[in-house]
Amino acid sequence: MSRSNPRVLSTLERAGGFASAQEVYRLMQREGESIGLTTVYRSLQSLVNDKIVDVLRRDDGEAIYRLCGDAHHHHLVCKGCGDTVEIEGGAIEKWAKTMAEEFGFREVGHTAEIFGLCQKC
Amino acid sequence: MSRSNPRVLSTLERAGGFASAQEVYRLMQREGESIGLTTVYRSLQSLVNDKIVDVLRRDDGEAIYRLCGDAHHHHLVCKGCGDTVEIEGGAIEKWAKTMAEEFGFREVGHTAEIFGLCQKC
DNA sequence: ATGGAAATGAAAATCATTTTCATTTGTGAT
DNA sequence: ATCACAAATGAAAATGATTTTCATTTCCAT
Repeated sequence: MSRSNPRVLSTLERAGGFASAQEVYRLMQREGESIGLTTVYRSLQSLVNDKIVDVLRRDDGEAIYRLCGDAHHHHLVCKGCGDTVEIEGGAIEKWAKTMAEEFGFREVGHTAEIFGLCQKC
Repeated sequence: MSRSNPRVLSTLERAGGFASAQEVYRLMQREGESIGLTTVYRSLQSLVNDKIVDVLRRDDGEAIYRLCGDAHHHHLVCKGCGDTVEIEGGAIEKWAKTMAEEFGFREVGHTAEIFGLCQKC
């Protein structure tokens, strides 16, 4: 086990609450912080487990970490610029619950994401 | 430049219109087809360019290719045994479309998956 | 101080994907 | 049929993010 290094979270915040592990690492280096890439990965991982940040994927497959607000939400992601909008998923919650019940599933969770090109792109 | 090897498309279809490059490759191998991994990647790439398939990302970052225009479905996956049920997502389609329009997004796609424990587990 | 648990990071391992490059195949002109 | 050249192929190497290993260091509680 390992707890998150607080400097990692603070750097992610400073990055606009949105960055890849490599970016967080480079940022910390540039700012003269002494930290290893491994620790950055581990810290982000741990923040994800604690649901303090969540993780998406760029088009190129790189994982990007972002501070999440409190409520359960979904994302509308631009394939072009990566811009992300947090959206409500009331319809999804109901759908997931209905489907799960229909097939007798318990302890149900779900993922849902919408992607496309935003106005600018 | 290179055109898509038709056997790749045919295999992707046979896979349910939904698979990663590695999976397509393994499938073709298992079926005794002689093809290189490189060609599989190139063919899928080319199919994406021609907008015959589109590409999403799994949670683990692996790219998955799927025939577009395919009446696509979603999955209900058991966390215990991995059993998967294909389900309809009518409600999702509408939700995705509505949300995307609201924020002015174009060329919209989406992913959605439900997971939980099935009756047996 | 002392021992053990947790944290750290350098280096190696992993894995999907891309690039390189030499070879093979297909095609059209002669 | 033969020649010439473009396109396709695939083995192997390169790339790049992420994970694992493991030896070392830091923290605490006693």
